[in-house]
Amino acid sequence: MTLVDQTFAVPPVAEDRAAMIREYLRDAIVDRRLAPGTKLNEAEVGTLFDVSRTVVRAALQALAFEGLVKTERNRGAFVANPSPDEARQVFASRRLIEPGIARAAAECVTPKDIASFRARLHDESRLLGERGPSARRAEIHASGDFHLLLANVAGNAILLRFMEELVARSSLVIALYGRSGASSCGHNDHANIVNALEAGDGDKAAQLLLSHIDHIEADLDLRSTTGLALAEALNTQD
Amino acid sequence: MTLVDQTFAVPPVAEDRAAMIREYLRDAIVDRRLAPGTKLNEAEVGTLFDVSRTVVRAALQALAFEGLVKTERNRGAFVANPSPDEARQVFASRRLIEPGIARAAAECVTPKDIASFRARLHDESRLLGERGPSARRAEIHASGDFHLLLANVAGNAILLRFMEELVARSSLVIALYGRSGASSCGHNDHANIVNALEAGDGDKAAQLLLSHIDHIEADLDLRSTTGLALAEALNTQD
DNA sequence: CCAGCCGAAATTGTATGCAATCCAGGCGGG
DNA sequence: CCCGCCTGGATTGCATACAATTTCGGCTGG
Repeated sequence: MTLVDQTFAVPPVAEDRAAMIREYLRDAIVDRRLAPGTKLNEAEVGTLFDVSRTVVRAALQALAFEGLVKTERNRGAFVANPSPDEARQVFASRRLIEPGIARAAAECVTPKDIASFRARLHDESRLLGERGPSARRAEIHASGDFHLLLANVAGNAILLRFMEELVARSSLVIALYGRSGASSCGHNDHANIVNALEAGDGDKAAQLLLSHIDHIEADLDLRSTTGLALAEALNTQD
Repeated sequence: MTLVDQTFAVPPVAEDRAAMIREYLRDAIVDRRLAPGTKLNEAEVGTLFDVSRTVVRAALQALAFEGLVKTERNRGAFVANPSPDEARQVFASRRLIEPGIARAAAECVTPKDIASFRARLHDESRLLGERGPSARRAEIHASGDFHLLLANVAGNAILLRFMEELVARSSLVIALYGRSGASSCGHNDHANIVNALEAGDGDKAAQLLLSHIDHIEADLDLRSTTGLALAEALNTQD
């Protein structure tokens, strides 16, 4: 498992190593470097980060709360492997929450925020042009960051945390059920949303966001597993 | 539907003691037996439940994720003491999420669900008539359970978890900023919502829920702390 | 050849020990 | 008399040791 391929030459803060490991693992999961179902051995992760299992367990527990890993008693932690039903719930939740966030963001967006959005859009464009798995990962990441930036602008820390969880889980779902290898988020959709925000049209931004989510979900292949319980059971192993 | 199990006389399962402690502490916080700001000493809690600090720490970390306790590095865990701004965010989140939940619930509510609601309403009525702090606590609890039952009926596990967090934090907020000693939730509001659900009128249920939330928040005294930073700082101590 | 059992190795769950940090109270200087 | 420093106790952060459980290999019997 190639967890540490980046350099931690200067750990930004030596404080709270558990949080650092948590974020590192989360990035790896969201970027799909760690496939759903992958076992996260406590001792192994501890060795990689040079900490004791105590710290690793704290990080894994945190990720379990976010729904990114699933822990089974006496069996350990695994990168989450959401079922089609869970996938639908993730997107249903986003459809419920994100339009409201867009309306709130439209109310309090500043020119500086708009500039941040544009910078993000620029990154997305650049990454869309590049090739290779690394660019693809960065693109997925940037795409999610757009939605997080939106929640950040809205100014509600609780909703921001909910969105962090939903965006991360969406990435897992797309990794599992994405039909096309295409971008997880249409770049044009994002640009249109920013335009609506800049115009202060919260309702339009909300509507665009809603159809954007529909667009993402439409690219998934969430066939019912009814009657396929055995196959599903086999798939959800590892 | 196992929303909250109140009897801890006989722990149903000895498995996962951390989860048991977590739920016990959460009940105590939501019922306001543990005041906001109370320090939760690891060793003390451990002695109380006859477990090691390891298990207590896991429970406290879980509660910290729910926003019910706040941990400060090298200082320990404290029952959360939400600021007026956090309080507003809690209710803003509920206003955003709960109407959608009501619509979803109206779509898939069953007669059995309605019966559960009615039973809950009956409990609330009974508790409203009783006196004493114990009845008051039970009433607060039942009031929150109504909203959780609604989320449960809606059938989205993710939103249910979000609502669990929001309802619990609402209880903290009401404990801190509630103006009247009156019921935290108007009982009639709940009854009207159930009627709308039974009629399959999701929009009406959503609208009733929205005004219900407004009603709850209107009873709070969330004066701005701008210019009162010092007093606020003093208050948020313990 | 295969199913089922059994024991060793691996892995997780929990308790405990130790170092680091924080807090309270006393003491000395101003 | 008040302010700042310092030291002792208490508490948390982390590592490690041990117990409980699972997993996986081989072995035996059919």
